[in-house]
Amino acid sequence: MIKLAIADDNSFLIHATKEKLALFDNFIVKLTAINGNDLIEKLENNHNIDVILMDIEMPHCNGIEATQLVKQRYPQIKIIMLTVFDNDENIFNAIKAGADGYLLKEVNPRDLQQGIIETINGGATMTPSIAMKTLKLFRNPIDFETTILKEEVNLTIREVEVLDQLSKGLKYKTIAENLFLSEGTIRKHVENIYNKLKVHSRLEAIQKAKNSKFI
Amino acid sequence: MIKLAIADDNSFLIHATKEKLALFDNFIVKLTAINGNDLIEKLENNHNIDVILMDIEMPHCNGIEATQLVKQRYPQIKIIMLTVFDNDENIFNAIKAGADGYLLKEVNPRDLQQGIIETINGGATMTPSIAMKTLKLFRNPIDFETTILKEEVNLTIREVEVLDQLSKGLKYKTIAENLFLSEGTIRKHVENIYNKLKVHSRLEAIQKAKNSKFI
DNA sequence: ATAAAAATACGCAGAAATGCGTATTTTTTT
DNA sequence: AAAAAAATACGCATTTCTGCGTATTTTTAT
Repeated sequence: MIKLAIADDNSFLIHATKEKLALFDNFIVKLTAINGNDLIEKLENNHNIDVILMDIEMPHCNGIEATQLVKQRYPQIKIIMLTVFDNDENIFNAIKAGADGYLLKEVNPRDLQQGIIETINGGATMTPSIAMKTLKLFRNPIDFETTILKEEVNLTIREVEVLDQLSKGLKYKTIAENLFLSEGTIRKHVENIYNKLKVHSRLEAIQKAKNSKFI
Repeated sequence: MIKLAIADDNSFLIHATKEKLALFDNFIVKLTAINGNDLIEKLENNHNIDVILMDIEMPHCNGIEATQLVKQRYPQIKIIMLTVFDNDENIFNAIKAGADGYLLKEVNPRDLQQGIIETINGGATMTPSIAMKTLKLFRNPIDFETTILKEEVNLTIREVEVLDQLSKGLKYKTIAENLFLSEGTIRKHVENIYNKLKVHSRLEAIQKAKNSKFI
């Protein structure tokens, strides 16, 4: 039995999706949410979910943001975007956010069922038009660059230097030796870096820095 | 009537593919080739082809090179890679070369038919496992020029699962909650992972795992 | 020249990770 | 059915990291 969640601000469409799923007896919709925040809240009390069918356009935390949050907190949960929008930006952002699939709402029940099963089994599912757009995005690094949002964070030269070494997995003591500084100084730099990036661990800092092309 | 070409150095597999296609009456195999050069030559005299089913491993101009050449000269012709190899490098190169789809040879007749039709209609077709690899490549652009050394390290499914969550920067307690395990078990898994990968920290493990394409 | 920013440095406390040992249960393989 | 591998779980000791406060020196900008 596959445990599902559906997030969609349109209750009519939730119902339509449920009806499609009802044609098969190995699916159970464990929870529904009307926006990203609602979803996150409900997951806190019940994260025993296999797959989330996620709409994109939702008030109060949209599907892209929600996908990022869910994937960050519960990487084991699969997420299939289920939406009417198939523009490049949405596809790109959904993939970047960690979506495991991208289907259009007009999908027929059989393909939806197959997509969910394939996703559970470690594959990905995409409607052909989405697949094509994905391939095109892949081939066009230009679209890539322009879509990446560069945040306004000002790390100093020294901080970038430290961050770079941090990203190599070196410990403070080693970094200190490398840069001819004391370990305490490295600690302070790291603390300042974390504050600027608003993160709380080495890995988060690296991930954020890589997204912003600092390192 | 959809006009097809098949390029494969294994005549037995050409035959097998033809048989799959024979189940449907809207396909006609207009030409077959045993390697890239052969294909290019034959296309010169007969490029009235809708879709080419392209093998990758072929002597005298492989499927990747052939795809590039064909797409250069005949951009209107759709190309679906049809191969037994699904390693990242092949997928990446095929997409870069301009392939419109990527199916494994074990594909069933119906999916092959659907894939061809969807490709004709401007979509793309991929087996779910390929789709997933594509998404991962998308998220993790690595330098593919450098040879990917796949060491003989056997992580279990559970270990990969834990490693995946580790790579998100989650703490043991959270990972334990996500997987419905105790924190102690996570600790043990992490320890085992570190032993197998011969590393001593989270970051080293992630880096090594990414190079070996575990995550 | 003076104010602001950056870089340097330490101490302390608590959180988290790591390494090692042991042991039971479940699953897979032979 | 037996053996091997994988998954589960805890305890203990040690190391490392993170957050906070404080403070001095050096560099940069006004």
